[in-house]
Amino acid sequence: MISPKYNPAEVEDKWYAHWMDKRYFHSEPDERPAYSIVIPPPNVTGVLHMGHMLNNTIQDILIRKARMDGKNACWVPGTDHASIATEAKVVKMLREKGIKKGDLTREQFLAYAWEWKEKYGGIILEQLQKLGASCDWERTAFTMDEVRSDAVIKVFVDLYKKGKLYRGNRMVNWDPEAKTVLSNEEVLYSLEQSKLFHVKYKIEGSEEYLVVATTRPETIPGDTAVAVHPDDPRYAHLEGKRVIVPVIGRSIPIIKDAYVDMEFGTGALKVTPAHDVNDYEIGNRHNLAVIDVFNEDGTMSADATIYLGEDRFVVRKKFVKDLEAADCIIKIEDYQNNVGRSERTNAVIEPRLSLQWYVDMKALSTPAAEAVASDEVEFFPKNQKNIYRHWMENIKDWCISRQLWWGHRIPAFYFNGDVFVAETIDEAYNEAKCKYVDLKIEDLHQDEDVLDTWFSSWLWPISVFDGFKDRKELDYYYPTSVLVTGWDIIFLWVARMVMAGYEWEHKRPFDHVYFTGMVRDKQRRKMSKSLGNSPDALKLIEDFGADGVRFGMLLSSPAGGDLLFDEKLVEQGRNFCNKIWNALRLVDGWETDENVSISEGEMLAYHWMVNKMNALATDIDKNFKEYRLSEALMSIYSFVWSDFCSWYLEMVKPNFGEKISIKSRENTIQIFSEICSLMHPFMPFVTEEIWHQLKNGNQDGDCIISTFPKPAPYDQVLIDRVEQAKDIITNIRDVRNKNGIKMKDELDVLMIKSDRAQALVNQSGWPEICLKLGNLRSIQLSDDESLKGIGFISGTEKCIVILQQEINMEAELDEKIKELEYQKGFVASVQAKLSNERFVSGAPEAVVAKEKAKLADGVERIRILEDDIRRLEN
RNA sequence: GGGAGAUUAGCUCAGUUGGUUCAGAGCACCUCGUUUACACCGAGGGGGUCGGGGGUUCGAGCCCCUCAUCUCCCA
Repeated sequence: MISPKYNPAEVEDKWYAHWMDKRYFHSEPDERPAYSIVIPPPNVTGVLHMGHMLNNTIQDILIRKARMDGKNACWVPGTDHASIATEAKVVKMLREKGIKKGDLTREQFLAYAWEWKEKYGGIILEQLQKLGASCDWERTAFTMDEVRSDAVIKVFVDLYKKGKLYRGNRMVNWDPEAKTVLSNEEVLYSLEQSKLFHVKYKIEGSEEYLVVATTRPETIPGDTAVAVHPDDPRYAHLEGKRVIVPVIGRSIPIIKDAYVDMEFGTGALKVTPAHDVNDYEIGNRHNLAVIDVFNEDGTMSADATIYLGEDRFVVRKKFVKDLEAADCIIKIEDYQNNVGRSERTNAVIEPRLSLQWYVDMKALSTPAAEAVASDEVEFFPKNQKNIYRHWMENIKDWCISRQLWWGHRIPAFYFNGDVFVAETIDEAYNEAKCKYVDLKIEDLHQDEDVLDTWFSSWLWPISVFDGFKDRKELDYYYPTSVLVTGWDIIFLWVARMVMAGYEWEHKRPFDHVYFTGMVRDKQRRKMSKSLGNSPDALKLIEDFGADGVRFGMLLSSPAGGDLLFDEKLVEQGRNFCNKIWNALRLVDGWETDENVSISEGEMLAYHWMVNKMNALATDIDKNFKEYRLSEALMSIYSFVWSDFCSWYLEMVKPNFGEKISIKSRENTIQIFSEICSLMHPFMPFVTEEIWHQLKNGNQDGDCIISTFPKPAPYDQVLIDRVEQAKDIITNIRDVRNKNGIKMKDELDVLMIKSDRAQALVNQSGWPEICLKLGNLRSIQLSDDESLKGIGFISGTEKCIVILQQEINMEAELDEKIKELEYQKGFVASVQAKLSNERFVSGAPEAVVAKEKAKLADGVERIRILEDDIRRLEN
């Protein structure tokens, strides 16, 4: 006995284990065409969130479809070491244990970090399995495992040797909390409420003073000049003079620089070269000293001369008090400015002068920009192309060193101010010995820093196939077929992978990029831990089933568009599972009788389904090619729920107490099985279960490796005839509803004679379907339009439901008049078109022919309506 | 300051090179219904003139201009 409710928990784990057991997810190069996807590696110690669910559901759909299409499908999973994020977590964990990172050696710290990774590293992958992800788990990679680490080191050395990688002293984005530099892409800017302080700088040897507006008074100890615009008449007389830094008492020059915006504040700018990118450039132009007033953790340095060791934001308040006490504050305004924060720690970024490693991006960007512009790498949706191009055209060098321990240590070795870059210390030593003959290997000192996480992820499509060492797999799987990722990491990751692909493989890393939207809540807010608006992914799977969740995530998620998550959607998915589950119950309960033969109506219903399925497969094929997955799913949904369950099953289901023919049951099971295949990529668990139930244990193979329905020719005429039967039945049901006629009361229906009407009733099985679903005694042709009853028009056919009882003439008349008005307007517009000489001669023949047909149909309907109205009025 | 995108039913969104009876889907809503798969259900229904204005065209939700509003990215 099958339960009336589908219970996902009972089937999901069972089938996942079965698939694993059969190694369906595993791929090895063979003679079939490859279809490969590399997973965007989630943070190794992260947990599954809504973004992952959306992203990985899409990848799983694509990979399962490819597998069913007979391709060698390979989805490579893995995790990212996520340098900053993971190190921050480990530091926090240690702090809770009372251990300070500063008290540990590098080796000790890394031991803790690896331990942490071993403990939590597998969680997110297990969660992906709950979702149904059909990854080749035998290939699971990690950005810091041996193969991937070797690739990183090799690439670093290679770029250095090619002169595309260098070390430079520049202004960087400093994260004082993580105590590391960040790339531009890791800094997020947003408008924040702050204050603008107007501060007096006394002019040396005068009672006069200059007023400078600043949002950052705590950097005043680092001022080395005050700048005004060269054309500013207000300050022309101050040429060559100097001012005194308030409270600090140091004397600094007044300089002229065109960078200054005369409109902003007072038109005078304090110049702090150590703590602002623009000030740094002004400082360079005017040979100004650089006074760094902060330590690496954002506290005041010895050079600040005040508040040594106190935090920059505490000092801001204290120093403003000092300024007020010295009568140096003119006013304090509320002010909104753009504040940069660390993507990972959310700390306010401090611009800082620092010696770091950079990749020369101009050297790498040209082929990468060209590849996307020419659609060699094709973006879905297209509009991301512009954003990509804009970034490529304004590309800045990539700062890749990080002052962290968890990551790939930079393979640069130093001695006496010289740097030797090599894959191993031995190689570096050999190189160094050429210059320093007496050098001992212990004298070489390796760079303390590690590389940006993305410096390993940008190699992912190559490195997961061990492509830097062995070409065997790479030649088969590369370029990968498609990359599925969020648009938020287009620069951090996608663009850089394209560059790496061309740099080392001279080939694109993937044919297509499918950008998913961000998952947001109903109020359009990003899902985030701090807002607490992110549903627990695993709980959702528990409550609604993996298939229900997959359905819900996908249904309202066109490429690139944000997804407003609403539990209603997964509810719909769960209901859908239950619907087909109950279709199974129905079919399962049918008893066959070999003495019963299939009826004409059942045959027609079957042919209708087969043709409709072919039409649907054609449509879905097109939608898949354009990555319109939510549309594909939507059309499957309405086909299954409406056409299959509401119409087909009702057409063939035996009457109460009767049995079904063997043939009709077989037909139904065949269609149902194909529907399972069609749905499988989207909803793998429920379809696998039903697939097997349908075969009553006589399983030949599994749904997961069945053939996905392919586009095939279909008979549109036959489809249209059954669709018209549906239309007539719906009209009859409407007549019943409006006139309070019970479903169980049989009715007689007439169709007014016409060629079309004749063809319909002559279609084998057609009248039978109408009788069964309309609960009619008869449906016949007639010449007599004046018969008593309620008329309606289906297509161009007039039908009459014969009624003995009195009918509501007035309502009937109103409806007809309304309909007539609409038809008249419609015909008028078509006529206007057709009487326009320029339309008839200008438009394609087919369009004109269609317009003519529209006109004829409209005229026919008007004739019927006018007749009806005349009769009703009498 | 520079750039991208959006505005279609109460809500969330489709609408693919301008031409099928094109104004759609899902949800929500209204009426009816406990017929032997399913109330996580069935039958039926109402609802928008496609942000405003202008233009191109035989023909515009779709192309162009303009205004308004909103979102995002970059600096």
